[in-house]
Formats: sequence, structure tokens, C-alpha cells
Amino acid sequence: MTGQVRTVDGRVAGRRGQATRQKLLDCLSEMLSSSPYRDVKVIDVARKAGTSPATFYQYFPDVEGAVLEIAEQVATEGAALTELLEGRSWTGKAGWQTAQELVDGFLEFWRKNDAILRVVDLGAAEGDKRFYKLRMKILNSVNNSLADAVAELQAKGRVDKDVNPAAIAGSLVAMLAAVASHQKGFSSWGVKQAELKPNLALLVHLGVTGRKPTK
Amino acid sequence: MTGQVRTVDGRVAGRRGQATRQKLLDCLSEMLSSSPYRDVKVIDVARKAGTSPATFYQYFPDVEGAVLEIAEQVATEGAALTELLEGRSWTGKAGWQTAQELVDGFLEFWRKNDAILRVVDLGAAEGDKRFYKLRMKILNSVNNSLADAVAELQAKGRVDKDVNPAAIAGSLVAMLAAVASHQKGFSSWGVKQAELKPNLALLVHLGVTGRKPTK
DNA sequence: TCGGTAAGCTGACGTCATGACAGGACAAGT
DNA sequence: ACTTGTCCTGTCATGACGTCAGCTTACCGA
Repeated sequence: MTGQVRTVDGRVAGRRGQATRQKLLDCLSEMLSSSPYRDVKVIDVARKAGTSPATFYQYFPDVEGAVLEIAEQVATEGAALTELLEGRSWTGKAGWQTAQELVDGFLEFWRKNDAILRVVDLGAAEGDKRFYKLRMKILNSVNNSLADAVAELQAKGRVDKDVNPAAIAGSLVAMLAAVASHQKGFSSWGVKQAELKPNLALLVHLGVTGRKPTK
Repeated sequence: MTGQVRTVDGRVAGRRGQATRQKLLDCLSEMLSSSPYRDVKVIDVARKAGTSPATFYQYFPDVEGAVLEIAEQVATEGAALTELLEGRSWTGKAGWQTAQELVDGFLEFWRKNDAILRVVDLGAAEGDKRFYKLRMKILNSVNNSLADAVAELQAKGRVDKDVNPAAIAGSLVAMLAAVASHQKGFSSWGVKQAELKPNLALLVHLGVTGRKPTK
């Protein structure tokens, strides 16, 4: 399934080559964290990796191509987010805890990968299919689980019929992602990190179940 | 208050100059809509405006500087969003209508300015103070009004005391903005525009009042 | 009508990133 | 040591960046 790693001109990459390739990806990751996406240049990434620009172009068509690669790796890690929701209950006190843990886990994941996720978000918003497929892939696990939870409650008659589970789930996930991206904005608004989380959890709980949590 | 428009080298811009300046801004706006931010070059903007790159640099330090200018204009328009909430009620059927109209108005505003707002969002997420101040300025009207609404209901005892109005308002606004940016993502998820809005309104209503709307 | 002055624009230039190629360096097997 | 295929880089043409001096245009007072 995982096709061999190949250079742009078709050669298969060996041990050493893969190492350089990965080093370039790592350096690019770092650069994305420390400077605006618009200003990340191939030459800087190459310098940081202790190699030449030509080497970069041997492995990636351009910066965007390398970013997609990193995002792919993040997407794989992101699959683990399902565990935050797998087999959880949304009723009673357990429901409140589920919401809290989801918020916690999600924000943590976003914080750890904020630089790359920012770029994916931008690409997706700009309408680039590759990026928004990737964004879907990353958010899929959480999104599906949430939608399932809503649909299940709906089947039991505990949530109104005219609610669209996918729309609710998607909106909640978008909210989590957006808030995670702009945490600094909140703090300059007078809302502290610690205060933010329970309020987010409240919104998630309300959205999924339609009711206030019992704490 | 509104300082005169000046060129980079300090001259005051006259009628003709302001026209060129505005033309450059308009062309930049268009370019942002049609190509990725990363690929927008000064030379293209200048060409599109029927002028030379040097002229661009007479009015703006770089692309980013010009973007800030456009965003400033959008922020001014954004102040009108307050009207969506000014003097509205959040109780009974009126509450449901308030939520619907807010969602409608907000999405429309975002749709009309999506290109520039995307860039502002990116800049803010990257931690650039100028951008996230601008983002706050744009969202302030809605955010404050929402926070006030929550605080008011809270004072009446209709919302729990441990809710932080600013956090709730900020999260809801972030959600609206994020969903607006990624509407295409939803449709490829099987959620239609028309279905999305009422579900968003539901979430807003739930968030503000803590209760399901009466329709 | 006629300069004078400031605004407005651009050609040209040095600098730097891009992306391609050909060829040298290197490791591994024989 | 020799061959083979991988891996890296020097070099180059191209084109964007950002600056400057200098030309053109518009305005204004005499």
C-alpha cells in the first residue's frame, strides 16, 4: 500500500536519501512554526537542513508539495483522536466528562501541530482540493464519531428529528479547530485558557445532546 | 482623525494618487480571490492595475501592507454586523429568529469578503499582532453583542453562573467564521448550504440561552 | 500665459529565489 | 580495484524583489 518513496525524477530513495528527505521535512516544519507561511523559502529550508536547494527539489516539487507530505503524517496521527469518543457515553455525568475530554484532547492535538494545521486550513479555505481532502481526513475521526453520537441520540428520540447530525458535528469540529487556532486572540480578550475549556465543553455537550450537562 | 493618505516616502497623495492606490487595492483583492495568498506577487498586481511594480511600492511597503489596508476597510464595514443583534430578544420565537438572522447575516458577510478574511485569519493564527487586532476589530461588534446577551440572561438567572459570556461568545463567533470559511468542505461531506444554516442557528441559540429554541 | 513646485510614474539595476541539469562523490556488491 | 546506482551540489537562465534617479503631469499663484 505505502508506495516506495521516490524522488521527483523517479529514482527510488535509499536509506540515506530518506534520511535527508525527512530532515528537510523536519526543518520545514520548524520554519513553519517560526515564520509566516508566505515567507518560507526553499533556500532557507535547505540551509537549515545543511544541504542545498537542489537537493530539496530532488524530493519535492515545491514548498507546497512538502507541506502536503507533512500534513499527511499529521493526518495519520490524527486518526488517534477517535479514541476520545470511541464507546463514550453522552448521558449524565459521563456525558460531561466525554465533552471535557474531547475538548482537552482536541486542543492538545491542535496545539502540537498548529503550524502545519494552519497551512492546511488556509489551503482548504482557498479551495485546493488536496488540502481540503487532507483536512477532512484529519477531522474525519472526530467528526464521524460526533455525528454518530448525535444520530444515535436522535434515534432514541432524545434529539429533535430535524437536526442534521453531520452539520452539527461539522460545526462543532470547526469551532474546536478555530478556537484552537486563535487561543491567543481569546487571552487578549480577557478569557484565560483554563476558563475557555469548560465553556467549550459546555457548547459541545449542548450541541450533541441539546441539553445542559449534569456536572 | 483620519490622517491624510501618504506615500511610503512621505508625500501626501492627491486625487490621482489615491485613485491609483485604490485601483491597486482592488486588483489585489481580486488576485486574492483567484490565487493562493502565497502566490500573489507584486508584479502581477501591478500589471493587472496597468501600472508598474515601482508604483505599488510607492504606496505600500509590501503585499502584506496592502492586505492590512484592505482588511481595515472590511473591518469598517463589519461594524454594521452589530445591527444583527442590536435590541434583539433571545426569548421564545423571537430568540429563534434572532439566531437565524445572525447566522444568515454573518455567513453573507463572510462570503462577500472571504478572500481577505482568509488572509487575516492566517495572519492572526500566525501570531501577527496587527492581524489579530484587525480580526478582533472585525468580530468585535458581533462578539460584544453576543457576550452582552449571555451576560444579561445570566443576570436574570436564566443561564448558569459559571458560564463565561466572553468565552461562549468568542467560541460561537469562531465557529461561525470557521464554518463560513469551509462551506465547500461541508458540501463535499453531504451537508447542503440550506441544511447548514438552521443547524448553526440551533447551536448559536443553544450556546447563548442554554435551551432549545421554540420554533 | 507662464514658470515653479510638488505629485505621480517608470526604466533600469543589483540582489536574491527558483528550478533544471550534468556531473562528481559516495556506498555496496563483485 | 571496478562497476553500478544512489545521492548531492555547482552552476546557470529566468524572473521577482525592492530601490533610485529622473522624467512627466497637474496644479497654482503671479
